[in-house]
Amino acid sequence: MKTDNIRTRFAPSPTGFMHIGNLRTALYTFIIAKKYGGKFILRIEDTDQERFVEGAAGAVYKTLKDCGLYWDEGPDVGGPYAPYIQSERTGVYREYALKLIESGNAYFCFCTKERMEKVHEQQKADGITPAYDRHCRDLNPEEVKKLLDNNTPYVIRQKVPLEGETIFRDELFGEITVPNKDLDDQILLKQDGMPTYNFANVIDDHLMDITHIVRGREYLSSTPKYNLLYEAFGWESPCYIHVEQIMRDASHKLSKRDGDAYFGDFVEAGYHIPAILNYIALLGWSPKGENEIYSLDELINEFSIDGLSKSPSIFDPVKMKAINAEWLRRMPHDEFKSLVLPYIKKNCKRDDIDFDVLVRTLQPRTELFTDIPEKVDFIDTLPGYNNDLYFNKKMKTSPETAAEALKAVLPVLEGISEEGWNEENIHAALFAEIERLGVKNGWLLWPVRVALSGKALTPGGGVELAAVIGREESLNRIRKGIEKLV
RNA sequence: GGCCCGUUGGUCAAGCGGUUAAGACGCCGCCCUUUCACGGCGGAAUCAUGGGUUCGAUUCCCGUACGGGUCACCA
Repeated sequence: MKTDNIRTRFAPSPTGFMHIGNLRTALYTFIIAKKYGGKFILRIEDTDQERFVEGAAGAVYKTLKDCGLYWDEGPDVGGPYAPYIQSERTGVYREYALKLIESGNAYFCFCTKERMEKVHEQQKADGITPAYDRHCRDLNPEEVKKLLDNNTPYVIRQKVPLEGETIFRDELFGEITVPNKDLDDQILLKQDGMPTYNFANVIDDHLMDITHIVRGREYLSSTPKYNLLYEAFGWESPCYIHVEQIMRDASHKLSKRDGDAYFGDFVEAGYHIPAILNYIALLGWSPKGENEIYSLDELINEFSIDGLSKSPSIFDPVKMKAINAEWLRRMPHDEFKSLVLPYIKKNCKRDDIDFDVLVRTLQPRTELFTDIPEKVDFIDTLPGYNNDLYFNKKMKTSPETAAEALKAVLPVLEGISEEGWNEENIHAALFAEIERLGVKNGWLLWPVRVALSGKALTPGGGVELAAVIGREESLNRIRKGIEKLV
């Protein structure tokens, strides 16, 4: 594969939010360009006026930017091949379609949609693959001129050779050969003057000097027709890389209708953006080594086309969550803290607590950012709890032993001053008491946890909890615990 | 249905003629531990199928089954 002066493009049609499968294609496209020091171009394919969705292009820009997939050329940033929005390039397509007619590789077709519907119906009834019946393919020039002069509506169709075969090469799938007789005389220019995707994309890719076409696998079977177009123009065809789809299960692709398949949904669900990219990169591509955690830069480094899979992969939310959790655990404390603080604040209005201890205990226990609010809901106010929480088989504790333990703990904690109230001192004091009493750690600490949080599952144990919520609140809660127990 | 493509544990997957068929997630067990989690150790679990080719096939070829894609004036 040639890797000099690579230019790749991501060419979405703006019909809504960015689907995760689309994003993955964009990611691979970006990576391939960057890996070889090439350019990544964004082009908006909005030739279907009926499907136009207001603001959808903006959503594409935002998602790409949020992910760090910055484009070198595109609608908003411009570039030497502007414009990058197809609806602003319509003149170009018409010009090239006409050239094709001149060279005998395309023709005017005056068939109406109604006629085509009938033809297709009949073909289906006859058990034939529906295709254009080439009714207008060999109209004589005078006839064509007459119809044109009368302003008869028309489309322009590709004149596919009746015989022979078309061979093209895909970097992943290898050489693919298709008999020309199986190829339809597809429409290049629609009646409204707009090009079809099939045409516009070939013209633009060539005009914009795109060298590597990375796109979904669904385009694999139309590629021979594109290649025929390149040949008709005498253009060199690009390097094709068709990437397989992401599935919901073995037989359904992950569709937008499944919900939660949009990039934004994952962000909202508490995923860290680099982890999302990391996971989807791994869905359908496998690195050489055994590491699975990659930043975007590392992906660019590690990426190799031969690691791409030729079969569809099933999206696994469990694995995705695990990748996210791993990202969170590996994150430097301060970064984690700044990302997580807004989630803490949702359920915790106090600002006099020890955030460092809290965040540190939270970090290994968090899979998604959205796990956080529920984990810190005991800080502002002690939730009501049942004394049965003091039962812990492994710690050999019960409400009775807890009363004893808390009574022993109270004076010890009272002995720590406001200034000296920190994790280290609390730990030292409590463990000294444990030693003095000759009890197991848990015998003393489990009741502290319960009394301080009212929960069995908390970020950190008794020592950390005390450090987090502070001296006054800790002592209050211990006293309250004792009261509740006697 | 025609054409094109694919098929390794539950999932993601490595493998590219000879391997005890990696690794990860998940699952199970054990250890560590102030619970949970983290961490550590171990375990169960895979080459769709039938023929070839070959001294030898997960790997190469053909068929079958299954799955996907495509067959629009959508992209």
